[in-house]
Amino acid sequence: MMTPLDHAESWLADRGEKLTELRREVLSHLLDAHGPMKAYELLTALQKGRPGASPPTVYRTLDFLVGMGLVHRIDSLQSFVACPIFHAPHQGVMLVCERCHGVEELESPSWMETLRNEVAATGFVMNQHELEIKGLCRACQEATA
Amino acid sequence: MMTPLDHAESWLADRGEKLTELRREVLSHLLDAHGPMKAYELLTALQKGRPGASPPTVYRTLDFLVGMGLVHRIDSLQSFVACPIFHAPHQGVMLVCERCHGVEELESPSWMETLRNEVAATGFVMNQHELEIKGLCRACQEATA
DNA sequence: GGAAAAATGTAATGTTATTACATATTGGCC
DNA sequence: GGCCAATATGTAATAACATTACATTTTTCC
Ligand SMILES: [Zn+2]
Ligand SMILES: [Zn+2]
Ligand SMILES: [Zn+2]
Ligand SMILES: [Zn+2]
Repeated sequence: MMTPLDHAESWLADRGEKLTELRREVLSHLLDAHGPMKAYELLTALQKGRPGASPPTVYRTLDFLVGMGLVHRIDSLQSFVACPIFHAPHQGVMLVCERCHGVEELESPSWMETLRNEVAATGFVMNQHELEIKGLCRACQEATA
Repeated sequence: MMTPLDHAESWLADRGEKLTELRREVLSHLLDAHGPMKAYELLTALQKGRPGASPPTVYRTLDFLVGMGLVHRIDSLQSFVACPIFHAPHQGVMLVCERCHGVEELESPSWMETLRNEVAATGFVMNQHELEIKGLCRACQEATA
């Protein structure tokens, strides 16, 4: 049975990188959260079993995981979320709920290419990744209605 | 001759609000900047003529101006930018250059409604405002090429 | 086993933002 | 004008988010 951590490990191995114990712990916390976590929440969690953990511990590890595509940073929440589809090439379109702060990631939406072209018509070249769309998730619409 | 500040004043008057001296100063700095400014840059600027200015001074004023639609917050830059088209109803689509940190605001792009519908198909309701698209502005493409 | 590179530990500091409460200013009412 | 209530601003402290610089440990490779 391949767990998400196993997948991450082989994904990194393919790229000549290692899933060290520290990285495994951070990624594991993010996967367990099923949603975005703040850097200092992760720090607190790490400190349970690793007394010396400090801000650089967590930020360095997050930088690595983000760089490898295993984690995304959500600017509008100043938070980090495990990528559920890191193995597939994708665009990183994040639907960020303004009420519950949940994040849903869309794989490669068909409209993405159109959007890129429309924006390109203004002379601006979109980054491949990291489009955040704010709004209300389905659950929160019902709760609000 | 109606300056942008005059327009802002009457825009606020229409809504029963006032452009106080403090608000005028903050908005004026943002307009002069022709681009995003950090809260603490604004604070430093304010302190030139207002020795007691402190973080709440600037954050409160920014909250007000953002709430009135005269200023937008750019999450990805942790910065604030004067809205060049506040008088018109618009969608607040921001093209944020990752190299020079310039921001260009698109009025109401024709593709916005399509995007909203496509996203709605997933069950998510987009906010009317505040879509940030990261990439490279035209000038920076040429500089990079 | 020893040198170089990668990863982590540690201390200090920088940057962004909020809370809580005090004071001042404005506008309506008598 | 005098008073009250509401709005706006001042002030002090602190919280929350993130980076720099350097030391130490661990891994890799010869
Ligand atoms: Zn992803
Ligand atoms: Zn929600
Ligand atoms: Zn605008
Ligand atoms: Zn640029």
